[in-house]
Amino acid sequence: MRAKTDRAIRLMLVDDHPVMRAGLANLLSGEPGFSVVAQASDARSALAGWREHRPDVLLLDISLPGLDGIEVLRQIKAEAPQAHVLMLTSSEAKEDVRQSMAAGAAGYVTKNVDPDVLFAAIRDVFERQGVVAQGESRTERDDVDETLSQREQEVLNLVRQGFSNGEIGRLLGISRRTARAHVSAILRKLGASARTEAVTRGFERGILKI
Amino acid sequence: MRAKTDRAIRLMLVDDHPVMRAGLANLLSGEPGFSVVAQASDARSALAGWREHRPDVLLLDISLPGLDGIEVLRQIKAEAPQAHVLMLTSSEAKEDVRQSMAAGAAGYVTKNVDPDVLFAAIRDVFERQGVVAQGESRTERDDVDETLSQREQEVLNLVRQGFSNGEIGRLLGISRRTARAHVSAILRKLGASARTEAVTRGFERGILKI
DNA sequence: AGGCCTATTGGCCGGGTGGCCAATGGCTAA
DNA sequence: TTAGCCATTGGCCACCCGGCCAATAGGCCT
Repeated sequence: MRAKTDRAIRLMLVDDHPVMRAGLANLLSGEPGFSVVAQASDARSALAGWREHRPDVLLLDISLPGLDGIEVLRQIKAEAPQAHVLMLTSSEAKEDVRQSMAAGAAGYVTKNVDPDVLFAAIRDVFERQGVVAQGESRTERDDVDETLSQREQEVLNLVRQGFSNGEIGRLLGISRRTARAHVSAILRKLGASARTEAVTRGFERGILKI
Repeated sequence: MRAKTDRAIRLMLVDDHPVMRAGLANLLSGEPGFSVVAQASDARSALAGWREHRPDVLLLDISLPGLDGIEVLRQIKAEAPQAHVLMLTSSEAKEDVRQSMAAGAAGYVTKNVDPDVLFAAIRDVFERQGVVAQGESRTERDDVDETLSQREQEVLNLVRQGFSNGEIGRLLGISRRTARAHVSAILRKLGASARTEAVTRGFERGILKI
C-alpha cells in the first residue's frame, strides 16, 4: 500500500503540549516508515523549523501560544503551496475544520481517533494528498451551518464583551441601528433568541475562542 | 530519590484521545520505574478499570465523554479515599484546578509541562503524595477569584441559554426579582457589566463548559 | 452574640433589546 | 441580467435589564 520510495516519511510535529509532543514523537518513531525530524511548540519556531527542515508532512495543532495554528498554516501555504499539512487537533469545532480546509490543509484529524487512523492519514496525505479523516465528534451538532460574515464576527466579538448596540456602533463607526441589524443577523444565523445565547453558540461553534 | 520498593509504579491512564493515550503510554513505558497497567477513554470504563487494577497512580483527564473527569475523581475518592489520583489535563481553568483539589486529587498537572515534570509529579504523588505542579498557563488571568454559589452557577447556566430574568424565575420557581438578584451577584463576582459579558467570563474561567 | 454570606422579594426608572415595517447601493454567483 | 447576500440606516413599540432604595430569614464562623 505504500508509495514506490521506501524512505521514511519525514514528519514535523507542532503542538504546545510537551507531553503530547513527546508522546506523539514516541508513538510515530515506533511506527515503521515514519521519522520525526523536527518539533515545535509555538508559531514562531514552527515556521522556522518548517523552513529549515521542509518535512514531508507537518502535523499541526490549532491552539498555539502566539499565532493561531491556522495562521501558521496560511503562512506556510503562502510560501509553499504544495506543502503537506495535516491538522491534528483536539478541536471538533466545525469552524476550525472549515477554516483549516479553506486555508489549504491536506487533512484534518482530531486527537480522538485511533493511532492507526492517524498513521493512515499521514500516509495518505504524503502519497495521495487529500483525506479528511475527522473522527467522531461528541460535541458536534448537525445544525445548519450559516456562516457569519466578517462584520458579523466582528460584532459578535464586541457583543461577547458586553457592549450595547450603541457602543458597538460607536466602536465600529456605524450607526446604532446598523449594529442592531448585524446583531439580528447573528441571532438568526446562530439560532439564538438573545445576544446572550448568541455568545454561547459562538463558543460552542468555535467562532469565539476562550 | 526513589522509595524503598523498586517495583515499578503501576499507572492507569484515562484520556478520551486515543492519540494522547497511546503517546503517553509509550512515553511512560519507556521511562524506567513506570508500568502502564490499564487505560480508559470514558468515565464508565475508567471506574471499572480502576476497581479492577487498583493502580498506584491514576492519571485522569478532565474532559471525558459522559461523566466529567472530576466526577470520576469524586467517585473514586468516595470508595477509596487513599487513592492517588493525578489530574493530567489541558485545562488551565482555575475552576478545574479548584474543583479537582477540592475533590481530593493528589496533584494537578497541565499537559503543557515537560515530560520530566510529569514524571516527577507521578513519583511525588506515589511516594509523598501531594504536589500541585501546575505548569505555565497562558490564558490564566490574575483576577480575584470570587466563587459563584451553587444557585448562581445554576442561574448562569440559564443566562447562557438566553433566558430572561422572568423566565429564569419561572424555571427555578422563584420570583423574577430573585433571579435578578442572582444575576446581579454574578455580574459583580465575575466583574461583568452585562449578562452577555458574564457568559464570556464564565467560559473563560471554566465555570461554563462548551 | 454579632458579623458575614446566601437566598429570597418588593418598587422605581433610565436606558437597552429585538421584532416588525421599509429603503439604498455594492458585489457576486447563476 | 436577475437574484441574493452584505452593509448600511430609520422609526415604532412592548418588553427586558440592571443599578439603587430596602427588607426578612437561615446558615456558618468567630
